Amino acid sequence: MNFEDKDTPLTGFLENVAGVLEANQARSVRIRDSYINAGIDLLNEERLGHVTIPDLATLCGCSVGSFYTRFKDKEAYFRALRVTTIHACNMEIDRRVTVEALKKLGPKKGLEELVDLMSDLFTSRYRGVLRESLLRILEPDDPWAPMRDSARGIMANYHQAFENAFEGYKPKEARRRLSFCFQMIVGVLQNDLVNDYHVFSTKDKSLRNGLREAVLHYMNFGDR
Amino acid sequence: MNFEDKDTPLTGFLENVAGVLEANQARSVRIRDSYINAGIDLLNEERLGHVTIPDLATLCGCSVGSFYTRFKDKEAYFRALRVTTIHACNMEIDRRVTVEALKKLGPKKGLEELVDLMSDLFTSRYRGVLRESLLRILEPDDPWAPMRDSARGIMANYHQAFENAFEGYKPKEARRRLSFCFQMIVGVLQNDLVNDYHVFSTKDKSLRNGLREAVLHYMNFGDR
DNA sequence: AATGAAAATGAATATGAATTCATTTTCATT
DNA sequence: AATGAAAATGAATTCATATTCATTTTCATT
Repeated sequence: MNFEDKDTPLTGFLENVAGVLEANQARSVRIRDSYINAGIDLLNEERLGHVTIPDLATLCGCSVGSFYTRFKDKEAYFRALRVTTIHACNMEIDRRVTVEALKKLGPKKGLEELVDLMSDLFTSRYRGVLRESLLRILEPDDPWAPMRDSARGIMANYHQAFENAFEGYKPKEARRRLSFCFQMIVGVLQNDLVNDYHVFSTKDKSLRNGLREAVLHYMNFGDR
Repeated sequence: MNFEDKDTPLTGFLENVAGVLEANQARSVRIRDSYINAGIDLLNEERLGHVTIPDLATLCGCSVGSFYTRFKDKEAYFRALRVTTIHACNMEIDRRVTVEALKKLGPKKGLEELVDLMSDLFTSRYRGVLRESLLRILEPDDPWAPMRDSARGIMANYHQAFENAFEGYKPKEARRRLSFCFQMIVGVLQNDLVNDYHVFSTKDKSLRNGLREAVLHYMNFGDR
């Protein structure tokens, strides 16, 4: 499955999601995927709470009952949307955040790449699922947790790639700074995810440029 | 009413909140305030959706019906919590963010004060109401809107106070930078509001210090 | 094409919290 | 302390979706 592709079947990971029922026939796989794709797109427009199962079924051209032969309940369905999303994000992360590639880029371009990667994830087709996950972050199963895991992976590679890369390198200090950069990037992007009224927005390139600038300044690449 | 005080009666603004019913007797005012204070405290522990009206009534030592003679519905109740919160925040903002005071502080200390003020608001007794408002930001009445209004007020005063204050002053550029700073502060604090797992947290002073440092670097006060 | 398993159907049901309201109690004014 | 208005009471009701299930249809294998 490609980062933005909705035609590749979602086989190989949806099978293992709790509450996603076995789909043994081609027909049922097709319907299941159509539910998933409809959900991903719908969440770019509205909250999951406003999507009723009858609505969803109608949209996919089938019946309420078919939904419940594919998913144990609405919660399992949302879980499936999240797993699909995190899978796509992780593919993109693994492709772009390798220690090797980052070493080649060097710290300055590497930091820009960090901003770009995170901006790309937050403006992808999965934006709605990310938003819904964020807004449900306090629910018992913490739908944002997998994003944190991915984030830790990204940071680990960055720390490793950029060891010694900064002028007057001090290990602890460099790690601390990089961590704060990341927290800043995520904070600003999460803020943009739920808020349409800011000066700097992912709708144009202003947020991305602002973040690049802020990160570079903070890491002392301000004027270089 | 003081920023952290729960004993001063909430008279003078709750009366005008849509769906908050008239309270003509001392008893009803007391009960109303007790509902409000209970709600503010409860939202530091759990989501509004998990608080049932019977729970709330029991907690306040009265009955479900009394809730409905004070508030038109649960929505009006939440509105009252928000109005109380924004009132307290605005008091604090008005006290600390005057053009005069900021001019006296100068740009560097003024920026630190911005971080401190925002950190204080986000760690106050009203933190839970702010969190609930943020997590419901996409609902029709946008409970976060008043925060944005306050934010605009803060920024207006900062822009005015710091005109010409930066080295090699360029009006547009200075405003842009200051706006980004603010968006960064709010982003990071909102992130902290819903997320317990970050390296830098408002639970200790690490987030505040990190933000100060980032803001000062970005505004070119890094090493001074 | 016969067969049994899998899947789809959608009207009927379950669920759970918000809200109502007939009645009782308290307040404030005389 | 009598009186009417305001407020409190909490069991019963409403309401909106999620979910079920008896029945029908489709699939895949022989």
